[in-house]
Amino acid sequence: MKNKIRELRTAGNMTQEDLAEIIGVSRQTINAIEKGKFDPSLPTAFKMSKLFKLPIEQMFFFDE
Amino acid sequence: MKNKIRELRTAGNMTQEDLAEIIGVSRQTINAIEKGKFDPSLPTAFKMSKLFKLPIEQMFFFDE
DNA sequence: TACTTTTGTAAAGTACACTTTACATAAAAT
DNA sequence: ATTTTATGTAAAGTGTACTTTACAAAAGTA
Repeated sequence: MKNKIRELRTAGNMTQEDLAEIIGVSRQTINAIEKGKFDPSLPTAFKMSKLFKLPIEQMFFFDE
Repeated sequence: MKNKIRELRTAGNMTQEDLAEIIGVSRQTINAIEKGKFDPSLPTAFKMSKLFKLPIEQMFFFDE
Protein backbone atom coordinates (compact mmCIF):
# COMPACT_ATOMS: atom_id res chain seq x y z
CA MET A 1 0.00 0.00 0.00
CA LYS A 2 1.30 3.43 -1.00
CA ASN A 3 0.19 6.78 0.38
CA LYS A 4 0.41 10.53 -0.09
CA ILE A 5 0.88 11.46 3.56
CA ARG A 6 4.26 13.09 3.10
CA GLU A 7 3.01 15.28 0.24
CA LEU A 8 -0.10 16.27 2.16
CA ARG A 9 1.88 17.01 5.30
CA THR A 10 4.52 19.15 3.61
CA ALA A 11 1.85 20.91 1.52
CA GLY A 12 0.34 21.91 4.84
CA ASN A 13 3.69 23.10 6.23
CA MET A 14 3.69 20.54 9.01
CA THR A 15 6.53 18.59 10.54
CA GLN A 16 6.16 14.89 11.34
CA GLU A 17 5.93 15.98 14.95
CA ASP A 18 3.09 18.41 14.20
CA LEU A 19 1.10 15.81 12.32
CA ALA A 20 1.73 13.20 14.99
CA GLU A 21 0.34 15.47 17.70
CA ILE A 22 -2.75 16.40 15.69
CA ILE A 23 -3.52 12.78 14.80
CA GLY A 24 -2.61 11.49 18.23
CA VAL A 25 0.20 9.09 17.40
CA SER A 26 3.97 9.26 17.86
CA ARG A 27 6.34 10.98 15.42
CA GLN A 28 7.94 7.60 14.73
CA THR A 29 4.57 6.25 13.66
CA ILE A 30 4.13 9.09 11.14
CA ASN A 31 7.63 8.47 9.85
CA ALA A 32 6.98 4.74 9.49
CA ILE A 33 3.70 5.32 7.63
CA GLU A 34 5.29 7.86 5.28
CA LYS A 35 8.18 5.47 4.65
CA GLY A 36 5.75 2.61 3.99
CA LYS A 37 7.05 0.50 6.87
CA PHE A 38 3.50 -0.33 7.88
CA ASP A 39 -0.07 0.69 7.19
CA PRO A 40 -2.02 2.80 9.66
CA SER A 41 -4.93 1.36 11.60
CA LEU A 42 -8.38 2.24 10.25
CA PRO A 43 -8.98 4.80 13.05
CA THR A 44 -5.67 6.51 12.25
CA ALA A 45 -6.56 6.58 8.54
CA PHE A 46 -9.92 8.16 9.39
CA LYS A 47 -8.24 10.87 11.47
CA MET A 48 -5.92 11.70 8.59
CA SER A 49 -8.88 11.73 6.23
CA LYS A 50 -10.65 14.22 8.42
CA LEU A 51 -7.58 16.43 8.80
CA PHE A 52 -6.66 16.54 5.14
CA LYS A 53 -10.29 16.57 4.00
CA LEU A 54 -9.76 13.73 1.59
CA PRO A 55 -11.38 10.29 1.44
CA ILE A 56 -9.17 7.44 2.61
CA GLU A 57 -9.08 6.14 -0.96
CA GLN A 58 -7.42 9.35 -2.13
CA MET A 59 -4.69 9.15 0.49
CA PHE A 60 -3.97 5.41 0.61
CA PHE A 61 -3.60 3.21 -2.44
CA PHE A 62 -4.17 -0.45 -2.01
CA ASP A 63 -2.27 -2.34 -4.68
CA GLU A 64 -3.80 -5.80 -5.21
CA MET B 1 -16.62 2.71 14.94
CA LYS B 2 -19.76 1.23 13.50
CA ASN B 3 -20.14 -0.58 10.19
CA LYS B 4 -22.63 -2.01 7.71
CA ILE B 5 -20.84 -5.26 7.00
CA ARG B 6 -23.63 -7.49 8.24
CA GLU B 7 -26.22 -5.73 6.11
CA LEU B 8 -23.99 -5.82 3.04
CA ARG B 9 -23.13 -9.46 3.58
CA THR B 10 -26.71 -10.65 4.05
CA ALA B 11 -27.88 -8.48 1.15
CA GLY B 12 -25.42 -10.45 -0.95
CA ASN B 13 -26.65 -13.80 0.40
CA MET B 14 -23.33 -14.65 1.95
CA THR B 15 -22.54 -16.45 5.18
CA GLN B 16 -19.77 -15.19 7.46
CA GLU B 17 -17.76 -18.13 6.19
CA ASP B 18 -18.30 -17.09 2.55
CA LEU B 19 -17.23 -13.53 3.20
CA ALA B 20 -14.25 -14.64 5.25
CA GLU B 21 -12.96 -16.80 2.40
CA ILE B 22 -13.41 -14.08 -0.21
CA ILE B 23 -11.68 -11.45 1.91
CA GLY B 24 -9.03 -13.81 3.14
CA VAL B 25 -9.61 -13.72 6.89
CA SER B 26 -11.14 -16.19 9.35
CA ARG B 27 -14.86 -16.51 9.99
CA GLN B 28 -14.25 -15.41 13.58
CA THR B 29 -12.70 -12.21 12.31
CA ILE B 30 -15.78 -11.41 10.21
CA ASN B 31 -17.97 -12.15 13.21
CA ALA B 32 -15.88 -9.90 15.46
CA ILE B 33 -15.96 -7.04 12.97
CA GLU B 34 -19.73 -7.33 12.48
CA LYS B 35 -20.18 -7.44 16.24
CA GLY B 36 -17.94 -4.40 16.68
CA LYS B 37 -15.40 -6.24 18.79
CA PHE B 38 -12.58 -4.66 16.83
CA ASP B 39 -11.97 -2.65 13.69
CA PRO B 40 -10.50 -4.26 10.58
CA SER B 41 -7.00 -3.41 9.41
CA LEU B 42 -6.82 -0.93 6.52
CA PRO B 43 -6.00 -3.71 3.99
CA THR B 44 -9.04 -5.70 5.15
CA ALA B 45 -11.22 -2.59 4.87
CA PHE B 46 -9.95 -2.05 1.31
CA LYS B 47 -10.77 -5.64 0.35
CA MET B 48 -14.31 -5.22 1.64
CA SER B 49 -14.58 -1.91 -0.20
CA LYS B 50 -13.61 -3.59 -3.44
CA LEU B 51 -15.99 -6.52 -2.91
CA PHE B 52 -19.01 -4.44 -1.97
CA LYS B 53 -18.12 -1.68 -4.40
CA LEU B 54 -18.49 1.00 -1.77
CA PRO B 55 -15.94 3.48 -0.42
CA ILE B 56 -14.62 2.68 3.03
CA GLU B 57 -16.41 5.75 4.38
CA GLN B 58 -19.75 4.28 3.34
CA MET B 59 -19.09 1.00 5.12
CA PHE B 60 -17.29 2.14 8.28
CA PHE B 61 -18.37 5.05 10.43
CA PHE B 62 -15.77 6.64 12.62
CA ASP B 63 -17.42 8.25 15.62
CA GLU B 64 -14.69 10.56 16.87
C1' DT C 1 -38.68 -33.76 15.84
C1' DA C 2 -34.29 -34.49 14.20
C1' DC C 3 -30.59 -32.86 11.35
C1' DT C 4 -27.64 -29.32 9.19
C1' DT C 5 -26.11 -24.88 8.63
C1' DT C 6 -24.94 -20.60 10.57
C1' DT C 7 -23.63 -17.78 14.21
C1' DG C 8 -21.57 -16.61 18.90
C1' DT C 9 -17.91 -16.94 21.74
C1' DA C 10 -13.75 -18.46 24.49
C1' DA C 11 -8.70 -19.55 24.98
C1' DA C 12 -4.11 -19.37 23.50
C1' DG C 13 -0.99 -18.03 20.19
C1' DT C 14 1.11 -14.99 16.17
C1' DA C 15 1.71 -10.68 13.58
C1' DC C 16 1.68 -6.05 13.35
C1' DA C 17 0.32 -1.06 14.78
C1' DC C 18 2.13 1.80 17.91
C1' DT C 19 4.88 3.47 22.18
C1' DT C 20 9.08 5.26 24.61
C1' DT C 21 13.86 6.07 24.73
C1' DA C 22 17.72 6.99 22.43
C1' DC C 23 20.99 8.37 19.13
C1' DA C 24 22.78 9.67 14.54
C1' DT C 25 22.37 12.41 10.46
C1' DA C 26 20.57 16.20 7.48
C1' DA C 27 19.02 20.49 6.74
C1' DA C 28 18.01 25.14 8.19
C1' DA C 29 18.87 29.10 10.72
C1' DT C 30 21.89 32.27 13.34
C1' DA D 1 30.97 27.32 11.80
C1' DT D 2 27.89 26.36 15.28
C1' DT D 3 23.53 25.66 17.03
C1' DT D 4 18.77 24.30 16.33
C1' DT D 5 15.20 21.81 13.98
C1' DA D 6 13.64 17.94 11.31
C1' DT D 7 14.15 13.36 9.88
C1' DG D 8 15.72 8.33 9.97
C1' DT D 9 16.13 4.44 12.46
C1' DA D 10 16.86 0.82 16.13
C1' DA D 11 15.46 -1.85 20.45
C1' DA D 12 12.24 -3.33 23.65
C1' DG D 13 7.74 -3.20 25.22
C1' DT D 14 2.30 -2.86 24.91
C1' DG D 15 -2.15 -3.33 22.65
C1' DT D 16 -4.93 -5.08 19.15
C1' DA D 17 -6.01 -7.47 14.57
C1' DC D 18 -6.18 -11.94 13.44
C1' DT D 19 -5.36 -17.20 13.73
C1' DT D 20 -6.65 -22.03 15.06
C1' DT D 21 -9.27 -25.14 17.75
C1' DA D 22 -13.21 -26.03 19.93
C1' DC D 23 -17.81 -26.08 21.52
C1' DA D 24 -22.55 -24.28 22.34
C1' DA D 25 -26.60 -22.19 20.77
C1' DA D 26 -29.70 -20.33 17.14
C1' DA D 27 -31.91 -20.80 12.99
C1' DG D 28 -33.19 -23.10 8.90
C1' DT D 29 -34.69 -27.48 6.60
C1' DA D 30 -36.24 -32.35 5.96
